[in-house]
Amino acid sequence: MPSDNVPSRPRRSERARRAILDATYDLVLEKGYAKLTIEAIAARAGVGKQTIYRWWPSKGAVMIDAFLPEGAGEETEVDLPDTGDLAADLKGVLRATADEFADPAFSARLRALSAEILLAPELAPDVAERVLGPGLRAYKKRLLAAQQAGVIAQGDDVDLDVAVELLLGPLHYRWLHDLGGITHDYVDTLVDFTLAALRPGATTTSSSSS
Amino acid sequence: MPSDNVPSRPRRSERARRAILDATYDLVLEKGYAKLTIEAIAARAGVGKQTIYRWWPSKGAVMIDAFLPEGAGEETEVDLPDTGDLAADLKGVLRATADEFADPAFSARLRALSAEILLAPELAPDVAERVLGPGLRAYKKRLLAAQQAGVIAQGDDVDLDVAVELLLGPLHYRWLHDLGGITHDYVDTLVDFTLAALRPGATTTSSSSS
Amino acid sequence: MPSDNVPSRPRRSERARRAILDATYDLVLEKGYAKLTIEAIAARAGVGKQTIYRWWPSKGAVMIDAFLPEGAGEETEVDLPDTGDLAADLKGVLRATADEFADPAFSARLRALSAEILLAPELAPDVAERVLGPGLRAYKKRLLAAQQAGVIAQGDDVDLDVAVELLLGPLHYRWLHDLGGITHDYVDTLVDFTLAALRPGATTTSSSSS
Amino acid sequence: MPSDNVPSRPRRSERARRAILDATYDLVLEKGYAKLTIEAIAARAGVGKQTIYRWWPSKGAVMIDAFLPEGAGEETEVDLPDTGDLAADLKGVLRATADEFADPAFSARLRALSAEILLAPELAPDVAERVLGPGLRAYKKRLLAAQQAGVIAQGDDVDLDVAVELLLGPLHYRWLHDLGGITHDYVDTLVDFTLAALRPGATTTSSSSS
DNA sequence: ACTTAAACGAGACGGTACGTCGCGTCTTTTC
DNA sequence: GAAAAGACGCGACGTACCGTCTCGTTTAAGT
Repeated sequence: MPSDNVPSRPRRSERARRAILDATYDLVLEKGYAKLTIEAIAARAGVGKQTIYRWWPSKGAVMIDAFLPEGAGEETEVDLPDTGDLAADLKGVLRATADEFADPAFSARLRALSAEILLAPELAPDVAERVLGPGLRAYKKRLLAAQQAGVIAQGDDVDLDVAVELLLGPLHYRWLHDLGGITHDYVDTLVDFTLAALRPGATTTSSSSS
Repeated sequence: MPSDNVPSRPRRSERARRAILDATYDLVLEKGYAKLTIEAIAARAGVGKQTIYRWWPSKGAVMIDAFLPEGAGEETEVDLPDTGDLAADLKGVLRATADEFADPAFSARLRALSAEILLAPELAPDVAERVLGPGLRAYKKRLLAAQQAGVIAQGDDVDLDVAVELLLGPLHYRWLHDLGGITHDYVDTLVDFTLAALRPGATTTSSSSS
Repeated sequence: MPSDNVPSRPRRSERARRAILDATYDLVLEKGYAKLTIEAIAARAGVGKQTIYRWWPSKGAVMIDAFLPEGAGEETEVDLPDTGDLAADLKGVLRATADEFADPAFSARLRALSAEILLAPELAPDVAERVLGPGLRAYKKRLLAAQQAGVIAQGDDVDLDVAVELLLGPLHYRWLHDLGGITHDYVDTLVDFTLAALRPGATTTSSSSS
Repeated sequence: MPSDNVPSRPRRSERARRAILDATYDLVLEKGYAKLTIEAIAARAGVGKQTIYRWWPSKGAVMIDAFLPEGAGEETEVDLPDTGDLAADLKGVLRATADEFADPAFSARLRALSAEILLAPELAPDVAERVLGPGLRAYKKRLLAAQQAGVIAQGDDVDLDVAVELLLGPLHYRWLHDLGGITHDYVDTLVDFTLAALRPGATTTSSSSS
């Protein structure tokens, strides 16, 4: 009779877990990441500090969980619209993103996550995968469809990962360093530039050196 | 014309100032920004804490000063090479930048500055102007020269600020979120994409809405 | 009248009980009372904390039980030797006691019990009765025999309880406050002083007031 | 000119020191030693915890200082009265002591100090010297005077330290273990017994062994 | 050279938060 | 239904730094 085949279930309190994530979410928006403390989270959540330390290794890890939607399993992938008009589709999504940047709640969250990555780089892969991942994959999927439709160039030299970064990188860079407004015009320009760069036959001639 | 005749000149100790900036610089590289404390700076510099608080409003302000080269007056602008081959010039500079990203000291500094901006957004303009500014202006200047040489498109719809962000934004984005390697191939691709986007007549046809 | 016929027998685990008392005993000797914790007892005993709280009201109560010999019912009273030579008998027992004070295990236990009494005075009667009681009664019984043999004074003014305290009080006082060595000479002196005080006709002349 | 001959004075805040000692004193009386915490002391004193840890190694050390009168330099020795009537003098002082034992404040202090010694035996010498010392020396001095007056026995076998313990040991023992009331009668009995033991020629005949 | 006022090093101060330990209660599962 | 296991809310621990505040002690200007 093989008895102890039970891996000692951790019997975690769902109530406490949700209270902690909610408190964290609210506190980041209210006070900002710089003022976020474990003690404040615990107090707001009506929870002992130890309960936080028991389940998360750091403040940043709590925050990442707090910023993810609840049912974020791996099957829940998002899709960009595909009307056949790539430029319009991208501009539609990026304009919505631009609007989000104007939302204090959104930028507070992004600020917090970015700061956390910089202070604790070991969290970067987790953020990249769980937070950015779905979005990046959605963009890439849409570009792939466009590629197959012949709207943008094909070939080994057309790296769609870079193409996605061409759309989002400037946006984040401008936001982070406050280099200019994140307007609809701005994101339209980004889309226009990016699609021009991806136009079939666009990058064929270019000098280089080692 | 003997103007501001300085009635109460602040007899500031140059020795202390340099010791503080050097200590800050060293500590960021050794321990990282997250472990940087005013007390550690003061101790390392052999300086009283008050001397730091007397001359800088915050830890971030000290850090910005610590990371700027000493003779960084406003007249010292840098220039990109101009061999006539825009792609080669850009790739040369960006490959050097890519190499810098591989340097722990460089990335530690960049990490620290970026974190500081996120935690204290009021410092962003200062960093944008004094740290990034010269670089951004140099890129823009080179693109402007290329524009005048007819290598890249002209016109109101060609925003060179955005063009510069197209080169640097993806680079920082990829670095910050650890999305992939910062290789010479990568920056070459960025230059190729960007120049393709900027090629005369590239962005003329594109749908849009709203 | 068949009284307490135990209708709801508390299915108490003897194994757990002994493990708890043993663990407590061992931990006090190893780490000292100051480091004794319920969690440590439970862990060492391989027992849930609740099992301790179920059967004892406090840490001190566990300790008292842990320090009593197992078959310490009320019928087990001890006796001092009675060779007819009171001084020799007392010195014999007290010298053995003095030797015990030199034993780290003994003094650790005494230290723990005394501390417990001071921190939780409600336990004092229990300790006085169950721990000290048998010893005190044995001394008093021996003195009573000596009194009846005419070796020490009789009368209402000869309080044998005080006489016993005269023997043991100084010993504990000296030990607790580390006022001097607990040697055979010392306890001999105590016995000599005490017997001198108790000698028939000793305390008849003495002034007093109020 | 030898400059640095100054031993870098610690610049300690007298205000904080007094506030800490007063708060400790008050808290012991109000809540008892078992509930005394560094945090409560700091809060009551309006002081940072670090200020306590900076100047005292432990809670017990603070307490000892808190319980000593302020001007407790080594020259401030106390004397027992000396009317020529030793028994009356001793009874007078011990009756006052008995009254103190009835005072909740006094017994709370004594309880706290005793507990501290038991939990941290390394403090025992300090307590013995600074707290008990003056009292013990005063008793011994009075007995010495009586000895020289011929009231009590002289000789090498008359250890006045033990004599003092004969007076105080039983008192503390009875108090600690709650063995009986600390009445005037009780202390009178102690004095009578002790003086009977010390009477010239009292301890000459007594058997012994080993 | 002498005076004098600031800046300086040192570090104590009242605080806040850290991450850990143990409390006594509770909940779940096993025997 | 007691027992093991251990999560829970809570309170205190002792430490690290914060930013402010004295302390003497340089130190450089302006007599």
